[in-house]
Amino acid sequence: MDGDVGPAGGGGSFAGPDRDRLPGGTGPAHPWEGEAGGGAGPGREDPLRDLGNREGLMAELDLVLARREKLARLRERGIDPYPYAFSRTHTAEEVRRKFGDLPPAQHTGVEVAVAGRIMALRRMGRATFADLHDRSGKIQIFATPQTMGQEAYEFWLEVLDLGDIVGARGEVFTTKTGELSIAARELAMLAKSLRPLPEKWHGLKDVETRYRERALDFLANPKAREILVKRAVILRTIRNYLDERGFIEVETPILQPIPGGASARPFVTYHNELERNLYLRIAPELYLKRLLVGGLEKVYEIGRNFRNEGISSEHNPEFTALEAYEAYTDYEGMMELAEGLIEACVLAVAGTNRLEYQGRWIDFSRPWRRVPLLELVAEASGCDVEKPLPELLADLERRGISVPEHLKRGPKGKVIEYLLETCAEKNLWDPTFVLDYPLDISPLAKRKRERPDLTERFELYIAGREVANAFSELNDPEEQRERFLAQEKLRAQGDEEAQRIDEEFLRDLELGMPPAGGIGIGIDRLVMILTDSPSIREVLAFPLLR
RNA sequence: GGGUCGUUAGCUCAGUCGGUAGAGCACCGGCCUUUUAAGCCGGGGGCCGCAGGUUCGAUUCCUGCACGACCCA
Repeated sequence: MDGDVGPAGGGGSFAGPDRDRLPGGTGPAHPWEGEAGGGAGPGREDPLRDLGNREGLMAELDLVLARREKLARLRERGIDPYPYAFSRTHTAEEVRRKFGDLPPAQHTGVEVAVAGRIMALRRMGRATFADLHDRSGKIQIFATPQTMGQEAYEFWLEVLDLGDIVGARGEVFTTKTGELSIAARELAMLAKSLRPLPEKWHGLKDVETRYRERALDFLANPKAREILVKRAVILRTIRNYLDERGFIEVETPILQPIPGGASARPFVTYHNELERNLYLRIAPELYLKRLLVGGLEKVYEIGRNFRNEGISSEHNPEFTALEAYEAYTDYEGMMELAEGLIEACVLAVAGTNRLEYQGRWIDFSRPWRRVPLLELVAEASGCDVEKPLPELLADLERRGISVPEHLKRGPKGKVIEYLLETCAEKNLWDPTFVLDYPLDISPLAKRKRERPDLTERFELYIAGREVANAFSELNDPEEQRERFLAQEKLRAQGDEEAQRIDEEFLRDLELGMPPAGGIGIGIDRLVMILTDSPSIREVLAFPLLR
C-alpha cells in the first residue's frame, strides 16, 4: 500500500536548493569533534604538534591534553588503556536485584565484577566514590587504600577521569548511608576517554549538538537511549504480531531500476558495471505485490525507503516503513490489521490503550473512527467538494482558502489532499481512518464499489499525522496500465512525483494477482507518537542534518 | 518559500542602556577516609556563530549569511 506514508509525505514538500558548505566548515566547533574550523582531512591528531594552526582551541585542548597525559601514564605503567575484554559477573541492575534490600553498613563477603562508564567521581581524600553506569543502570564504586592498596589507590586517583570505561572487582556492601556499593579491590581501565563529558546536572541540552553528536547524546541522556529501546520493542511487537498471523517477512530490492509504489522523487545512484542509473526505492510496494502473484499470500517488509525531499521535524530523507499485503482481503481487512497491530504496540510500550502525546491524551480504544475523506474535507472547508474542480476552486477562493498555483491545474484529487493536509488533519487526534481517496491520486488502488471516481483507500491519522496508508490493491492489469499511463501524462506535464510505468510489474500482474489488501505504516512516525517525541530526529539513531 | 526567536568558556547559562565578559559544573594544583549535584582554598580556559556597515571604539546597534527551534504557507 503505500502511496506516501512515509515521513516524506505526499506532494507538497520541496527540497531546498543544494547548499554548498564552505570549505572551512560552517558548523560550530565542538570539543569532541576532533577539529574545529579546519579542513576535513583524516588522520592528524597530535594536538601538541598541531597547536600552531589551531588557534582558539586552547581551552578544548587543555581538557583533551590532560586526559592524554593520563593515558600516557597508564601506558608507562604497562597498562593497556584499551584492552580486549573484561569478564563481568553482574550488571548494575543484577547487583541491585540481588543485594538491593541490605540495610546500611552491611558487608556481604560476595565479590562481583562490573563494567561501565564513570559518570561521577566524588574524591574525599583517602576515599573515593564513583558512579559506574552500564546499560542497566548505575552502581557506586567505593575505593580507598584499604580496598585496593595504597599505591594502586593513588595511581588510579591520578589517571581516572569522568567518562572512562572501567571494570571494577570487589565486595558488595552498603555504605553507612545505605547506598549499595562495590568496594573496589581491583580496577581495570577498559577504555580511556579523551573528551570531556557534558555538565553533570543539566547534561547535554543543545538540540543541535544532541543530533549531531548522537553518541554523546546517548551516553549523556538516558531518555534518548530509552527511545531507541522502545523503538526496538515496537519493531519486535510488529514482527511478532504479523508472524503469529502467518505473514512471511521478506526483503525486496532497495536499488531499483524504476522507482515505484509511491508518489515521490527518488535518489539516483549509478551502477558502474551495468553502466546505468539505479534508484533508491521510494517504496517496496510493487515488489511485494509481485510476491503475491508468486503465491506468498501474506508478506511484509520492514525497511528503509528514501525520498528526495525536504527535511523537517516529521521528514527524514530515509525512513523506515512497514508494508504488509494479505491476499483475499481488502481495505476493510487492513483497517482491522492496523487497529490490532498498533494497539499491540501501544500496549507494549504503555501498558494501556491510552497514552499522552505532547501533553494531550490519545485514546486508542477500538473501534477507531472512520470518516470518508470527502465528508471530512467538505466539513473542514465548508465547500461542496463533489463539484468539478473549477467550481470548487472558485468556492474555495470565495471562502478565503488559498490553493497553491501548481495544484490548480489538477488533478482535483491533489486539491482535496491539500485541503486535508491544511484544514483537517491537525484535528485528527485519536486514531482516525480517512476513507475513499480520489482515483486520480491513487493509481495503485482499486476503484470503490459504486463510486468509480474514488478508490478503496484509507489513510490512518493519529495525533494529527498521517501514520498509515492502505488500499484494496488494484489487480486488474489492464486498468493498472491505464492508471500508469495517466500518471505518465502528469509526469509529462511536469509533476516529478507522478508514478512511472513499470512493465515488469504489469507483466506479473497479468499472471494474476489475488485480490488483496495492503498497508504501509510509517514506523518513525508511529515511534514518535508512542515515545512522545516531538521530532523525527528523536527516534532516529542518526538523523540526517544539514 | 515567509515570519518570530535563538547562537557568549568543553557543558548549562547570566551579562554588557556601545568602552573586548561572568557564574555553576568540568579541567589543573592544594586540603579532606562513607560521599550522593560532596565541601573548602587557589588557578587556567573566550575571534561573545560568520561577514560587512555605523562608530573614536562593536560581543552589544544595523544589514546579510550559516546553523538551530517554533509558527505559517
